[in-house]
Formats: sequence, structure tokens, C-alpha cells
Amino acid sequence: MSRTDPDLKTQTSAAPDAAEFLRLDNQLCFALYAASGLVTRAYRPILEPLGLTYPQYLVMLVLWERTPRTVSELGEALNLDSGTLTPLLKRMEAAGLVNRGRDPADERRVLVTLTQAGAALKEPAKGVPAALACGMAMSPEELTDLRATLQDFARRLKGVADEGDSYSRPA
Amino acid sequence: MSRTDPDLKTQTSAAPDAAEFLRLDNQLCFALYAASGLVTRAYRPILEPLGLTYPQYLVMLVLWERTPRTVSELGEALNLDSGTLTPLLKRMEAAGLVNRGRDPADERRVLVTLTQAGAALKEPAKGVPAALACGMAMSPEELTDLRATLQDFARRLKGVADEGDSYSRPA
DNA sequence: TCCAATTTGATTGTGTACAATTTAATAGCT
DNA sequence: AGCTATTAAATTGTACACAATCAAATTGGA
Repeated sequence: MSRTDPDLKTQTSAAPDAAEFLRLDNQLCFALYAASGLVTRAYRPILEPLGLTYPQYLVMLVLWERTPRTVSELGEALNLDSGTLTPLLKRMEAAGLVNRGRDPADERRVLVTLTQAGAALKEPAKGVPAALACGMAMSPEELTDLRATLQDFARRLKGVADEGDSYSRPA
Repeated sequence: MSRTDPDLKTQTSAAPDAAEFLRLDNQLCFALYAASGLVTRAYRPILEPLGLTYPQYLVMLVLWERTPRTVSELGEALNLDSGTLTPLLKRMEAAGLVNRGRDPADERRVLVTLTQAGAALKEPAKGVPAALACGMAMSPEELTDLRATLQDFARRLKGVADEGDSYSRPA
């Protein structure tokens, strides 16, 4: 018995019985969890010269599309709440990438805009996707399929999460 | 022009030009990042009654398979380093789920074992996969395909990451 | 034997993440 | 106007996550 597989339990996928079947989504969720960590890790050395972390890069992608944005708009786009975004944006402000200021029309809102340096960073950042893509070597079809599957998966999971915390729903 | 899509830029996937093509893996990586967050969120209400977070649940899955395990074995299985695992395991020790002790044969190693309470938690935890799976409603084929694709994707990404930090390689 | 290189965890510092609470401001109703 | 409910961020507290560094133990020669 020389199984040297370090994964949770990579079955031979021959004939999964009941117990194994239940383990399948554990494997799937873990695969997702692990792949996400690898994404962050893969981006790190590429983004480091730009002075960005991966979540900060995602914020910049949104801001490069259109600006200004409110904190809640960023949160909706990235699936993050203010408890995550506020300190993240403060660090980006300290780095001179963005400005934060209250919306005069509605003082509850905080408008996030790009500084000149932040806008200028778009140019060197154009090489980022290629730098990553050249390493993973997936075909456009594979990329498209996986993305579509993940988005479908995410839509279903969002449903599960919404059922879970019933108290956070309008009623 | 009434585009109300909150995503980064969900194209119509008609005829991607060069710029759009480069954006594809941004979308893919973000989809992965977002889906991973949703996994953690979906597990939260299910694991909360067991007193576990999702990473802690992953550690328990490994320990329920076989015990004892060293910290580095856990790290290899879960793709986490000691800086993450040490405090996590200490919290689990404080919660009475695991014991930690040096290996008499090699004092550098720390052996993690299950307490009675930790081992007993396996029973109620058996309902966890079903609780999650019943909500996402994916066919076994879909689950298997997505898992396989993700693992393939992860293998390639691992390659990219290893190229990135060239200083962490043996030489 | 002795000692340099390696291995293994722990520690430190920074940066996400999110639930729960708080604060401030707007909107809606009477 | 005055009051209540709602909304938007910020804050607080807890929990990952990893790079860099440190300390202790083991290993492998010379």
C-alpha cells in the first residue's frame, strides 16, 4: 500500500459509494479553496513591482473601468463588505493610489477616485494578465468553460448562503 | 445604454478581441476568488453549530482520516504554512478538539492528535456535506468535472507560483 | 568528535475577511 | 417640523494567510 497522495482523498473515481459521494463536494470545495489561494500566490510576484496585493488589484480593475465609485459599489462588484474594504482603501490611499471623500450630495457615501498615480498605473498593469496567462497555458475554450462553470457554481452557492443566515434577509 | 452588470466586465462572449482576451483570465481568477469566498460563507452557518470555521473543518477532515499528523503534513495537505496553522491549531487546542505535543523521536516535529471530543465530532459532521450539497444541486458529473478542471488548473498555477519566487527554490 | 547545513515549528508584522455594533445622514410618514 | 426607519461607512473583535525571521533539533560529513 504505497499511497503517497497528499490530497484529502483523491479517489480513483471508479464507483463512488454513498460515503464517497458525500465526500465529493468536500473535495470540490477544497479544490476551490486551494485554487483560490494559488491564484493569490501566483499574482503576488507579478503585482509586487506595482505595489499592489491581489485584492487591491481587483479594486483597481474596477476603478480603471469607471470612477468615482462608492464603497458599497466596490463591495458589490467584489463581494466584500465595508469591514474589509475600508482598511484596504485606507492603505491604498496612504500609498497614493486613490482619494476618498464624502459625496456632497449624500454625506453617507464615500466616493473613491483614482489619483494621477493610480490612473497612471493602468499602463504598466496591462502586462499583468499576459504574465500570468503565459504560465498557466490554458486554451481560450478551457478558460471560457471554467469561468462559466464557476459563475454557475457561485450563483448556486449564493443561494445556499442566503438560506443559511435567514436573519440577514429583509423578511 | 443600460448595462447593470455589477461584475468586472461580463462580456457577451461573442468575438473577444485582443484586449478582451487578456481580460478573460482576470475574470477567471476573480471568479475563482469570488467562488472561494462563497464556499467559506456557505459553510459558515453549517459549521457554526459544530464550533468550527471552514479551515478548521478542513484540518479535522485530514485528522479524521488518520492521526497523528505533524504540522507540516497538515500544511502539505491543505496548502498552508506554519504561520497559518500554528495559531489555528492553538485555537483548536483551546477549544478542546486536538492535542499538540512534540514527537519524542524527533523533537522538531509537533504531533497533532484528536481529543475524544474531536474524534466524537466526526459523527455530527457527517451531515455537513449533504447540508451543503442539497443547496447547490449539481449533478455528480458536474461535480466531478469541475473538480477535475480545478485540480488541473491548480497544478498549472502551482507551476507559475514556483517560477515567481525563484529565491525560494533549492537552487 | 565537531560543526556547518538543513529541517521543523514558532514568532512577528502586514494584509485581508467578516459578524456585530456604532455613528451619521437621508428618506418617509404624519 | 418632528419622529422613525433605513441606509452607508466606520469600528471592533476574531480568524485566517503568508513572507521573513528566529530558535531548536537533527543530519552529514571531514
